[in-house]
Amino acid sequence: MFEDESDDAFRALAEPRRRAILRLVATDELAAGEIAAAFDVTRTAISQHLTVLREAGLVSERRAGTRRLYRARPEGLAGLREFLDSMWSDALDVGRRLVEAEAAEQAEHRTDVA
Amino acid sequence: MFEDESDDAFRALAEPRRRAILRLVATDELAAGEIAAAFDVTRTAISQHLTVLREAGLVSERRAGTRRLYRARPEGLAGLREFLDSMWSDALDVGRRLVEAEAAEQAEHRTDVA
DNA sequence: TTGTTGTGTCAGTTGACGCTAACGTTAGCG
DNA sequence: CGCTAACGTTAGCGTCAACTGACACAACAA
Repeated sequence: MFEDESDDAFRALAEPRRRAILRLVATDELAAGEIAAAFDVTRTAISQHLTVLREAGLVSERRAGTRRLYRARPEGLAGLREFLDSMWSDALDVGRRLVEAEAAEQAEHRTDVA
Repeated sequence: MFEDESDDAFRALAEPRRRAILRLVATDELAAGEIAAAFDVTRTAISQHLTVLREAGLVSERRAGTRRLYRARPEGLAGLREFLDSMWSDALDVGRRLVEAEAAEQAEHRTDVA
């Protein structure tokens, strides 16, 4: 369901530096050079990271003269949120089911299962 | 804030097969062999994936005789959810702010900014 | 046009990761 | 004890990914 379309996003977020870049452009639209200045690696590395983020749909690119401005694209995180929320609720449901089963087994005469 | 503690989880989820394993044990507690039987790779590979997932706090391991039963651990996804929700709301706030600014610039005499 | 600024792109290297095959380990049965 | 079943662990291999340095390109000013 949300596997093929968010596969690139998962791989993109696996890199800590890309997550840092993403947080950097979450609130402000920054140029590639401004982003690169915030890290201790080459501008080349940042440019490649930005390409990965863009192809994963996590950032948008806008050209203004010779500069390229980047901004976080929240829609790109939709698939991730679906996966996490699905996992979260499923696992929690199982937890509740187990608690209920345990309570029912240890005391079939009571009804404090909430 | 939630960087060092969820770094392993991000890397673990970057692998599609590990996400498949996680979904497999989200609702049912399965043994390593049962999990391995669901894929076309060696049990060794699955065992290594399970080690990665366990060290990332995404699954719990319970021994029963010679078997080892695994189950998804929803708490392991907490850091991820925090990151995603933070990114999501921040980026959306900026989006609303931009819409408001644009509306205010194009029509300073109206008040339909919601 | 020439020069400068802001960025992307292309080799090439290094380190990490996923996989397999062989071996080691623990639990249970006879 | 010997034997088997169910796993984990190690060594080695192939591949991918992140990084650097050199080069190419577009936009703008003089």
